Amino acid sequence: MDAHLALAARFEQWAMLGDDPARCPVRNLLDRIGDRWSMLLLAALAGSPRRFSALARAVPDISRRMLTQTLRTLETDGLVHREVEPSVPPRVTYSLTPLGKSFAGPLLALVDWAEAHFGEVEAARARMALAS
Amino acid sequence: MDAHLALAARFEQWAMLGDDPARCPVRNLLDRIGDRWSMLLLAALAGSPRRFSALARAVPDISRRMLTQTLRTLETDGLVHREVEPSVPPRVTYSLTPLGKSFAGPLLALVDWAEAHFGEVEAARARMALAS
DNA sequence: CTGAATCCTATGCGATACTG
DNA sequence: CAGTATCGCATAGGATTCAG
Repeated sequence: MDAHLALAARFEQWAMLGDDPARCPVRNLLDRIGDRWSMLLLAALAGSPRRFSALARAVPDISRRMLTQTLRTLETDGLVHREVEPSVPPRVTYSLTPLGKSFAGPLLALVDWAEAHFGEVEAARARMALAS
Repeated sequence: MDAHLALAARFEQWAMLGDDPARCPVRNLLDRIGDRWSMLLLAALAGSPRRFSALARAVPDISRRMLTQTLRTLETDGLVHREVEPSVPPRVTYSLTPLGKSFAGPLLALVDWAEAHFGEVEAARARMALAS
């Protein structure tokens, strides 16, 4: 079955659950990782654990505020593990939990699509810009 | 190769492009469909074309304003086709373009993950709520 | 029926300064 | 080093009204 038909079937199912994000896994997921930084940080942690400052370097344009906040959310959702080494100065290491690693598959699919079809998207934008 | 290792390799590559959304396909994609409604509408259109009001019914909690705006963005990005039937009253039908259908694969992967692991996420939240 | 226009609120997010 | 606290802006997005 084509993916878009399978997707349609899923949509019908969860539409019957109503629009409550607490009940709909998909809405719930989008509310969480549909922000500016979550997926980027999950990708940054995919290879190996990283310390706080290493993450800040890996994603240069995130503020420390949002870095902390996003990591906290990912931690409460069980995607990221936070390890504090009680020393002076403190060292805090973030890593993907098994659950976090399991998300790499879907995320990779998204990344692949973006890279493969970016050109088509840009072409479409150019066409629309001309037509207007 | 495990997905999370492949993902790490990708991350390294696009990190070298810098943080400009205009150059990074992934950032660009997230800026577009990383909102509250885009993926939902793409899923709603996956099965068959739908009229404006049918989409509004399929996603009950979207305002007409955001429905219009989101569809316009998807149209300029080449994911959705907008067909106007010049009658009174007008009938406008939205459908997925081939590019839009090609996105169903990654989107389905995301949906599958959300449904498969929602329980684990809820469990993690419950644990964190207790620990605090 | 399918929008466009306007107004308003909530909040995502950055900037900056401070702390153990 | 790894945060926390506070401020302020820009924007997402809802409610409502008007129009073709």
